[in-house]
Amino acid sequence: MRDLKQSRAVETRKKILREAAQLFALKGFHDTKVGDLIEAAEVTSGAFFHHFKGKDDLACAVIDHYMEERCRTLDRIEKGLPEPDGPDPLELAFRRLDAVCEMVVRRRNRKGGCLIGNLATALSDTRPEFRKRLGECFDEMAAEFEIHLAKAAEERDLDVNSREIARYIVSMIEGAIMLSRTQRDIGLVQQQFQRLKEDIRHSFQAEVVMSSTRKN
Amino acid sequence: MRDLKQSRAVETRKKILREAAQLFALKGFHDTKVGDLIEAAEVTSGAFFHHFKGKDDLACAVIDHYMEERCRTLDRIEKGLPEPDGPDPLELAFRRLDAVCEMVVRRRNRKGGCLIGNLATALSDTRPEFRKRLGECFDEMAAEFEIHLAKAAEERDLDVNSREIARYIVSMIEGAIMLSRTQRDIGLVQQQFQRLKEDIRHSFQAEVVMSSTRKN
DNA sequence: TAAAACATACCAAGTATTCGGTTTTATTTT
DNA sequence: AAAATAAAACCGAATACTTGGTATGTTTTA
Repeated sequence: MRDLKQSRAVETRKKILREAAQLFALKGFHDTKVGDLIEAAEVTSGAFFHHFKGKDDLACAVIDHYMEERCRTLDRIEKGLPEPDGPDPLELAFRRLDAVCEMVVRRRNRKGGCLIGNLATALSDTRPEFRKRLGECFDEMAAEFEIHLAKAAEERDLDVNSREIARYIVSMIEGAIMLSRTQRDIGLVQQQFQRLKEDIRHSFQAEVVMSSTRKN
Repeated sequence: MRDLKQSRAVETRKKILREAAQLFALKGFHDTKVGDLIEAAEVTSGAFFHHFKGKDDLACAVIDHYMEERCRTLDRIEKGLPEPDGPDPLELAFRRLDAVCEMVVRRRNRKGGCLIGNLATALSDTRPEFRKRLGECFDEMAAEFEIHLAKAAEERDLDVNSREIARYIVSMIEGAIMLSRTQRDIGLVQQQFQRLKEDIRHSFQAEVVMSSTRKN
C-alpha cells in the first residue's frame, strides 16, 4: 500500500523535484522561474512554498534527489549492458562510461543538458554554498570511475594518477554534453566517449607495441 | 590620433562590451541584469540602450567582440611562448592549447568561466539563434586546432579524424574550466590539458613502442 | 546645425514570496 | 465505529520588489 499509493505530500514534493530537475537541465537555474515550476508541476504557489523555503532551498533538494536518482538510473542501465569481455577493472570503468553515454542519449530526447553542469556554470562563482556542493557532486561522479581505475592500475602495477584520470573523464563528459547541445548532435557525445576510452586504455598500457590505422 | 583617443561613443560601447563579457563569464546570461551592467560600465541606461537594442542584442555583440579579442589575445600569448621543438605541426596545435591554458589561468584571477561556455549552457536549448551562433564559436575554436592536426595527419599519412579530435580538445577545454571552477583549482586545467596533449600525441603515433612509467 | 551620444525620470510586466484561510489526512478519544 | 482533535498539506489573491525597456530632454561632436 505504502508503495502503491504515496501520500499526497510525498507525491507533490516529488513531482516538483522531478519537474525542477527537468527545467534546470533545460533552462538553467536563473531562467527557471518559480512560476514555470508551479505550472510544470501543476501545483499552486502555496503548495510549492509549503514544501520548500524558496528557490535556493529547492535547488539544494533537487541536487540531492538528482544524485540519488542518477545513481539508480546508471546502475539499472549498466545491468542491461553487455557483460565486459574479461575481468579487467578497466572494463568496468568503461562500462560505467557507456552507461553515462546511454543516459545522456536518452535524456536528449527531452532536450536539456547535465543538471549539475548547468548549475555549476550558473552558480560556481557567485554562490559558495552551491559551488561546494556541486564540487562534491563532480567528485562523486569521478569516484565511480576512480575505484575501477585504481584497481586497474594496481593490477598492472602502474603508476598512474587514477583520481586525475577520473576527473579527466568527468570533464570530458561535461564538455561533450555542452558541445553536443550547441551542435544539436548527440552522436558527438558517443564519438568523444569512444575516443576517451581509447585514450584511457592507452594510459593503462605499458610497453606495448601500438598500431594505428594507416591509410592505403 | 584615431588610435590614441577613441571617440566617446566607441569608448562607451567598448566599455559596455568589456564589462558585459566579464559579467556574463562570471554570472552567466540570466543572472546578469541590465542594471548590473550599467553600474559596472558606469553608464546610464540611456547610453546603454542607445548602443544596444536590448540585452539580446548586447549578447550578440559581446560574442562577436569576444571572439575577436580572444583571437588577438591567444596570438599574443602564443608569441611569448617558447618556440616549438621541431617543425611538427602537432606541436603548433599544442602550442595553441598552451596559449589557451595560459589565458584561462590569467582570467581566473578575476573569477568566472568561459563566456561562450556559459552562454552555451544557458541558451542552447531555449534560444535557437544563440545556439547557432555559439555552435559556430565552438567550431571556430576547434578550427584553430584542426588546421594543425590535419597537417600533422597528412605528414604522417595517418587516417585520423582531425575534426573530431579538434572538437575533442574543445570539449576538454570547456569541461576542465567547468570543473576547475567548482573545485577552485586552476591547476586542474593545467593537469588535464597536459594529459590531453599526451593522449593526442599518442593518437598521432603509429606503430611505436610505448613505455609508461612503472612503479619501483 | 544636424546628428549622434548621452542623461533622467518613468513605467509596465514579471517575479518571488507571504499569508489568512480551507481541505485533507492522521491520531486520539469516546 | 464514530466523533473529536490536531497536524500537515494545500489554495490563491495580494504584496513588495525587480527588471528590461521607453520617452523625452540635454549635451557633445563632426
